[in-house]
Amino acid sequence: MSRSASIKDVANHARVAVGTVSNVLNYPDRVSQRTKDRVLQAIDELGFVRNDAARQLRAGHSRTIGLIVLDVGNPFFTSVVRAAEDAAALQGSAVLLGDSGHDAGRESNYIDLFQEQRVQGLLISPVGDVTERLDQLRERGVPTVLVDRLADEAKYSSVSVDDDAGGYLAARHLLDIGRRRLAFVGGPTSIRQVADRLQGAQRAVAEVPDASLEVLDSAGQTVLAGRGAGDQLARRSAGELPDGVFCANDLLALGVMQSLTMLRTLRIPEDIALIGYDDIDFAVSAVVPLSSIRQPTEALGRTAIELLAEELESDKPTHRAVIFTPELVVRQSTAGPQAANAA
Amino acid sequence: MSRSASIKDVANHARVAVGTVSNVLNYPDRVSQRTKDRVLQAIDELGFVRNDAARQLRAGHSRTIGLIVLDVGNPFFTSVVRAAEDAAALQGSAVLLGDSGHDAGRESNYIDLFQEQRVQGLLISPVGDVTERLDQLRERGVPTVLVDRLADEAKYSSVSVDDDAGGYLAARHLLDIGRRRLAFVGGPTSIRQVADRLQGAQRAVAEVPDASLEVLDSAGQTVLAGRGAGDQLARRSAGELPDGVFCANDLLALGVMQSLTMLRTLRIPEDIALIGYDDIDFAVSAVVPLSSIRQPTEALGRTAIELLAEELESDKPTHRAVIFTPELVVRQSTAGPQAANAA
DNA sequence: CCGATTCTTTGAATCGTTTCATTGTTACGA
DNA sequence: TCGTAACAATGAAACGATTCAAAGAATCGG
Repeated sequence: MSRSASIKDVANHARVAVGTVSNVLNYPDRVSQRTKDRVLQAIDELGFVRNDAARQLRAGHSRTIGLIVLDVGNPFFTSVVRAAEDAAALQGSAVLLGDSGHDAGRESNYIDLFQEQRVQGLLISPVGDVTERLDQLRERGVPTVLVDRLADEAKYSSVSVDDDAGGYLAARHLLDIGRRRLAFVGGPTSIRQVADRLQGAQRAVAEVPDASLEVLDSAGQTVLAGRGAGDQLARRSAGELPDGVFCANDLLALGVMQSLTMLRTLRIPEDIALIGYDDIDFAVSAVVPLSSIRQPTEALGRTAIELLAEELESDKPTHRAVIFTPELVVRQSTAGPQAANAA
Repeated sequence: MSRSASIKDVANHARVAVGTVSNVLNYPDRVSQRTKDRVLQAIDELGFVRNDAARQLRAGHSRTIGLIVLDVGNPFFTSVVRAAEDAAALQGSAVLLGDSGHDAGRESNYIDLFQEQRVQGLLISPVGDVTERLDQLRERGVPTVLVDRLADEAKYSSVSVDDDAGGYLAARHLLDIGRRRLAFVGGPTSIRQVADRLQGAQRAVAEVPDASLEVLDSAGQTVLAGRGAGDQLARRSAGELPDGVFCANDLLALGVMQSLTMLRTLRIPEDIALIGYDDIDFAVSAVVPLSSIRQPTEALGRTAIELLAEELESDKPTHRAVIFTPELVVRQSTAGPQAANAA
């Protein structure tokens, strides 16, 4: 009902000047204990809550950071978001979250909104070509950090994950447990991530003389596409089968697993060792717990905030591109012979 | 670099008064075409962007709505959020999203933040007991709509889904395809959702004379817990087996399915028909596509925004509790005999 | 007890918009 | 040509916090 109390109301109620109330809020040391108590009591009695709009109007900038992701439903981004929020909270900022849903229009709307809100900076996993808008933002003193996308260090800071290294890790692991006839299952190689992971796998295979890598192009990156690839494998004669399969993501791997376990002709990991990518929640609770490559999402989110803080502090345009290396998670689907026996 | 342009800069550049610029922005009809053109050009040349802080300071309230969910990673909430954002955008508001992660502390922080931001209203799926804070907010003219929680209509508006009806739907469906010995698999019945779904199922079973419902209490709501329940079933002799199983959520159902398909002694749906709850993405791509109960998440999000709008418009405290009925999604895991033969 | 020093408190000015009463302009019928 | 109405444009005041120079109070050494 009643309009909320302002700092002036508090000042009147506590019989001090508005400046004193402000000092209690922002520089408690400057105020004597007696007046501080009186002011705090007044704040309590009136239920005063700072008006952030007024504060940031005066300050010229907000205490918020904009974050635009491609899909909040994707566990990868969910985790990045949470880490970013926590890191921002530590330095006293809040995160405004926008979900572009891979739509350039929504993305653009969020950039507009955040600009009107005068965010301190922007973290973005871009959809369309936003370089022009980002340049514009930077000119106006709003730095940007690209997330999950490698950027030209001359222009932006960025945090990303080395997919080539991830592919190498996965293939190397299959080779390490003694597999030699490897297969890669992955969607169109026009997707950068898929291409990089494949490239890394090829690099690992090239290091081992008698190893080979066959590429099974899957239509998409879904469980269904994986099941298709699995069915295709199961139809082959024993001599033509791979003994290690690396899938470009976990959904594909789960599909392959479904297909093989349903048909019952091939065992995982004894006949075919299987590894995915992303380490989604379902990987651990698959029929055969799935080995995978985990991306350091928390580090991504945290580092993105840190890079932004760096840009905000030094007014010199020094950018950094931080590239993280993913991590191998071994589960039963690639258990070596000894582990398989133990289980 | 340069401080961003203000409305005053635009006014100088276009050689008009500040009020005129404001009118161009907010009431274009009040301004003649000639001046409008001049002003718009100036805006363009200076790259002027409205300062939302100043605007809302003057207006006394923001154009944003706070939304606090229990877990953005949960597809249920992800979908609610997206629908709410779209509905809010239609009425010219933006949504500030907070993820409490089932943590009362985080929840409280977000309420503080949103209060400082002077959000128009709040949508919340509460963790702790926040009634006191919400009452406080309401007194200050910030209405609240509870999401996924039935509220006392005397105090709040709310949107929720009828879990009892969902349980009824699921059990009724199993009965409709001729199953009579039903089993319910679900975590501790202290969780309201679980208890309601069970209650609905019992109601359906009571309607059919020769039908029975057995309750298997699972430790949790995970795939693993489901697998445990499945293993337990598979160990029984034929006479003691249910012919229809209803799981309190899809993860449990997928676990049951994994167990049964691995052991190969019982077929789905021929021997045991299986239905879950939530209709998660994985339901459709399970080994046997899983029947499930889908919650109308888009309607939830959209309606929550609409109820909030109602409260904002009429200053009289009229609240409404909208309860949605979930929907049955039939897939192969409960296909009747004819469908099973066809497949 | 005085002057110097440190510690507290004051309150006007400021941020960038919107609002609105007022003034200026144009058009039109008599 | 004048009065009136309709239309355009003006600019000061207000929103609520922070800042900061200046005034006032307290403390201390001599």
